[in-house]
Amino acid sequence: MEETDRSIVAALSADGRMSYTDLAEKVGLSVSAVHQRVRRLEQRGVITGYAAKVNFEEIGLPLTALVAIRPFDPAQPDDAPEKLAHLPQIDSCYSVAGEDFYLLLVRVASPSDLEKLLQEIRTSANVTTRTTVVLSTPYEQRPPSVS
Amino acid sequence: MEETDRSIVAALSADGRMSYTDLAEKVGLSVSAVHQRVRRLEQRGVITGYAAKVNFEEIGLPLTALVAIRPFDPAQPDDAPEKLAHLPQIDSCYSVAGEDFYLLLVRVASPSDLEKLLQEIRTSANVTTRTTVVLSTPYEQRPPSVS
DNA sequence: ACTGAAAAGATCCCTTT
DNA sequence: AAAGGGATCTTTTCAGT
Repeated sequence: MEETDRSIVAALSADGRMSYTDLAEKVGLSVSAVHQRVRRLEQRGVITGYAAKVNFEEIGLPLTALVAIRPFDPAQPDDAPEKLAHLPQIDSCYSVAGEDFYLLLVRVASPSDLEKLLQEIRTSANVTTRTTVVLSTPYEQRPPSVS
Repeated sequence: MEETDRSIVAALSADGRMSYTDLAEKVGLSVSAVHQRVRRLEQRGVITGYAAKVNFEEIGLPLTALVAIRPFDPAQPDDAPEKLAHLPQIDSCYSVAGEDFYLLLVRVASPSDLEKLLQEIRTSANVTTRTTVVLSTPYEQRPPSVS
């Protein structure tokens, strides 16, 4: 990827609602040129969407946890991500190297909701779980270093 | 938090660039009422910002890893997050319960960049590291279930 | 690919209910 | 708290380079 596109991606990663006017000034192009480039970045799948960043404590999801999962029966077909996709408490699903198969980042309202979620995860995907509770989040989802 | 604010947060989590016109229609309020509510959500720190979602492979950061860290000397003051904040490869930092002290989500261009980053993490914060490489990401940063 | 300009649309502030 | 109105700014498209 090229220099101007990189600075566009960097700027929109830091402020996803920045206007094309401001973006144009920032990257040193006309508004219509920047607009065209952003559209291309979206079409090429470099920019896949835009999201508000929220304070999860404030929206009633103060408990974050990392759930490592392993199939109960390693001989079974492994389609845990699809089987778990319907659970809205799951923020992210990573397929990982190492002893575990997947790592899930989950957000819930309370320990008892975490307990229910873990049961749902185990029965939905026929897996065992090992859960690490997040105590605090010094920082999260920082804009990438697109340099 | 109240019903209308919740649907505003849900809508902007799913599409952070949605116009106030569309948002107003979605939540059944006038444009000015929605605008006022969004500003209040921002001021109260419920919405903390907006970000473009990017395809990290496309922007030259195809390697994601989870790095568990522990102080080399547990008697030393523990300020690893601040000591590591300057490293732009670190996307997120979670303080966790369990054997490890912090979990970092990092994104780099290559295995050799991961190696360099791990060295920097160890020397910057005087910690040991245990790294789990992400092989693929079935899904990530899904909008929260604000219901 | 970029620019400039013009029309359409959105934002933002202020007043009223 | 919400709605309406209107000035201002932004988005979007298009002709020209």
